[in-house]
Amino acid sequence: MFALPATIRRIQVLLPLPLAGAYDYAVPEGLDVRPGQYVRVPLGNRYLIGVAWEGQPGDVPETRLKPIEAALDLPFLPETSRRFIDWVAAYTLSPPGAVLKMALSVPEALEPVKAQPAYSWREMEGLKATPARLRIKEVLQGGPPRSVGEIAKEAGVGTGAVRDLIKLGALAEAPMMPPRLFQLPDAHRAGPVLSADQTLAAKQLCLDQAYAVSLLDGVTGSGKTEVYFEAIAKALQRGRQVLVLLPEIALSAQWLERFRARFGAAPAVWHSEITPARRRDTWRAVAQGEARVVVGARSALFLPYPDLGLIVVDEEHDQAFKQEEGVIYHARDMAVVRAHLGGIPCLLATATPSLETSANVQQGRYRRLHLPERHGAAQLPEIRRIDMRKYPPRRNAWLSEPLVQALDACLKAGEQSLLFLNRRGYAPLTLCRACGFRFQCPNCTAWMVEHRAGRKLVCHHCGHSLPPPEVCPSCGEKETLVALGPGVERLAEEAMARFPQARVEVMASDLMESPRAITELVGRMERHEIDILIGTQMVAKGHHFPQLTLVGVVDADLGLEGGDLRAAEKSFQLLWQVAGRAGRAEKPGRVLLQTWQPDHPVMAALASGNIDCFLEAEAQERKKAGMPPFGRLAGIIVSSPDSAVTARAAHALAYAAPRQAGVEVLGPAPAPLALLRGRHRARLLVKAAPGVKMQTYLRTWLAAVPLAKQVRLQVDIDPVSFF
DNA sequence: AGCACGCCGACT
DNA sequence: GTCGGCGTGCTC
Repeated sequence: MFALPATIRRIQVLLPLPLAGAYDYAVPEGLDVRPGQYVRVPLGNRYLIGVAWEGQPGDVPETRLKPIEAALDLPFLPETSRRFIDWVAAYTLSPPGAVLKMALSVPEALEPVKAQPAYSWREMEGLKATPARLRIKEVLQGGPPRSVGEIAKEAGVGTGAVRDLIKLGALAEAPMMPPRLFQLPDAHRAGPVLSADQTLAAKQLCLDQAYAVSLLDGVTGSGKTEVYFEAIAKALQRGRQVLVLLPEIALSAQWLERFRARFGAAPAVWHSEITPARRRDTWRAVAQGEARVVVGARSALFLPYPDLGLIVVDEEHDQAFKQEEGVIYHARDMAVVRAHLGGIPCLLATATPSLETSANVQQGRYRRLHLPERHGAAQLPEIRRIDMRKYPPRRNAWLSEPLVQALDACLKAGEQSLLFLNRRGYAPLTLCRACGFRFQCPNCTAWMVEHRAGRKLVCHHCGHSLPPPEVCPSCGEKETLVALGPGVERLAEEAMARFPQARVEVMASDLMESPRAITELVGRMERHEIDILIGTQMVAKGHHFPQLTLVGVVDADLGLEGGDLRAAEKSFQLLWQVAGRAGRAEKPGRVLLQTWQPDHPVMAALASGNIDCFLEAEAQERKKAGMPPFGRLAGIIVSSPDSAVTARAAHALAYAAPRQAGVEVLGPAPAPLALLRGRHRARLLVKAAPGVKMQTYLRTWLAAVPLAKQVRLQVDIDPVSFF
């Protein structure tokens, strides 16, 4: 007689795969599986680690139900994390498993820790004392038990010598103290002396314990970081974890150094470039609550914090917080959601608030803490427009006379200057004078950008590259190819020709091979080993150069091209940020904007130095047009390898769009990059009035349209970039 | 995401 | 005659 269980217990398991939902699994007898627990389950012919999830199991027939193989001995994925994953999935219209995958981004972290045996020295008679053995003895007697690898490394001997000693019995296995990989920041260490404004802001922030969103804004140099460090100290004193989100590029050595100086220990760092082993350790340390402060790029939001008590989003306005691939989300907005779900405060810091955040302040949802002045002696730089219609540069030159004179004066005064041009490479377009041929990327709707330093033409969208051509591939003529327009490399050429005695260097992401190269360049700049720094937007973020007194913006109009909804906002933010590089210490700074449209609202606002005025004007424009943040947008990118298939699918979608009050479906239009990585793209834009349930609308619509197999849809809720 | 299944081109 | 290309579909 077999005693069959009356009913098979089943539970939902979410797998880190882009499946439509969680799968049902049978819970074997004697196993108690609860939501949040990591489980190993069979899927097809392999095993995967997933997470037991809440929710009613479905009606998959018992015959197809497979049993959970094992429950893992790990801290549970916290409930807040689970709710957050579900929330993000529903909001972004992504499969929940795809969101879970971001939280379990280091599968190795889930494997049991391979405990390496540690050894201590045991005195024994008759042991031949070789030099290697004596060193090993010395090392072990001067410290705690260690693993074979560590002993060998520290003693400077091979592992063979160590293993011999184990075999001989001169090394005894001993309990190893797990090394503490993440030091505890000192929450009680006294911070710097704060100004009255800073003190007031810090005090208010420190009072927050429940959900509350604060905008901490103030010009560059007003000391926002010191203020939020106080809030971090407070959260740490309460024994809770803290997450600081920074745009990847701002995760600089300078920021980390400031943190270390304030708290006496380094925070746990999380971004795309840390090594796999470090990632694994960090993930575990976060899950175990051992890592108290995590500083990271947007993906750090999905780490499994058991007791997160504060989230800081620095450079809140930065577009780098928008994830544009896979699960498309805005880390700043999701940080607010995470804070809400966790019942904890969230702090948004910036010198140039986004329109979204500023609207939330206006509507009373966020609190504004304003730091009105530069801290210490620093003064705000004077920003002036150079009307390029009056001072056109010479042929194949991009520096106007007033800017050249200012650079000259700056050099003579022994001060540093920065030339800002947001365009990498040497020239953005190569053209044949004889036949008009233009080098275009075969995969994208974009020109091939010449990089003279790297000796190639590169597509900035897909990375496709060519060696620099000798002859025109179209007409075969020699020496007819000309470089059109400037990139930073070409600008450097011009600056060096104009100021042969000046030390000129270029800072652009493609020229900086490693974070160390950046640190070194920043160091040279700080030590005044550079007179003129030429840079792309990379220089705009977070660096502090006390000797820098002149900023020249070579093409202030660059960001206004393209008719992007956020062009004005983005331009303003970037240029304001760049302007903030000037005169950060005792010496006052000057900023010169080369512009062909000095009357443009962005240029006027910059020259007046009034952010609120700009935000107000831009808000009015957006309100009138029903655009975010006063209306909602969703982008739908339709793509397939065939342009006709794409067009057909896009039209079919547009045609099938349900009519609903307050919803407008625009398009299809060819996506600005109509061809990207070999796929033809078209886009639809859904514009909805506030209060419309955007996700519900999209789900019903998209589910009802049958599409060809090669067609892919990508939904971008709250699109930021239109490229 | 894997992985198998399936139907069309160049090889031992 | 097979090996293998990647398009398509499924995994509780």
